[in-house]
Amino acid sequence: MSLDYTNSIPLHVQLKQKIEQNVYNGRYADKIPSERELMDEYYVNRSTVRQSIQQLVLEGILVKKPGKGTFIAVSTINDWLGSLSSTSENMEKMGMTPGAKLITLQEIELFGRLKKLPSWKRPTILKE
Amino acid sequence: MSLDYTNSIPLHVQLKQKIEQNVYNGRYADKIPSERELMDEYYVNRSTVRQSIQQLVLEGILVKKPGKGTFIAVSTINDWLGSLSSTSENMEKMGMTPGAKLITLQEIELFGRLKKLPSWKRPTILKE
DNA sequence: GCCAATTTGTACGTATGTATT
DNA sequence: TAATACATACGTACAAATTGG
Repeated sequence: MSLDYTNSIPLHVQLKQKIEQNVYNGRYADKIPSERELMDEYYVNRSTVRQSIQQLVLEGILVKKPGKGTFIAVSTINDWLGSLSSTSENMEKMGMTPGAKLITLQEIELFGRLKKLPSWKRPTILKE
Repeated sequence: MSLDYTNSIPLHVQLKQKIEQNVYNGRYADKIPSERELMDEYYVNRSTVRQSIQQLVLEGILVKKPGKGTFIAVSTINDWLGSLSSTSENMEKMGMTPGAKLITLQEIELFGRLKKLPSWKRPTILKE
């Protein structure tokens, strides 16, 4: 969905919130769309896109890598893991057996995304 | 002095350093020049000026006030005071008598600038 | 190693809005 | 009201890093 140009909230703030939502609801896995793609999707200037992203970088949610793209920060992923700690413990105890059905659909998607990460940045409980 | 366009160091970084120097050596007292003035002095675009200032704001050195200008942060002034603590104690003990000649010229200038601040943000040792 | 495509970085310019004096 | 100063948003161009053919 596009941004609200009639809204008094600045476009770069609105876009920042959109991106943040997509990071936390799992629509963005590991890497977020390029600046070019965000421009085309939300009909805003590159300056505006960069302003939105910069805020999220300052908040430690995203990390930029010149020539590669903008990625979800490792610390952000660790935050997700923290919220899953109890479930993780259960999974360790059960060895990922039927009891795992107790975790929510959202959490299943999260684990799916975490497993896509390169092994060196993959959380211990998901290694091997 | 102007910036070095042949240098590989980005202009906004060079300008940031210039401003920072002028804050700490006392050429800027309380308020720094407007974006327009910095553009004219260093021959750079307003975007570049704003980028430099933004960094200093993020580092807590400057504070921006829409419609008024950009100011040296109170915390920055407190840092200055911290470096003068021993001298301050001496001054308290001596009641600002001849012994004060021991402080450096730079410190004298600093005190001069601090006294220009509005009373509500003036450090206690300078109130009276 | 080279080249082209992609992506972020730097720097410029312009216009209009909002806040303060 | 007018002038000043920062905020938002648009646009352009080229540089530098990375990747894949």
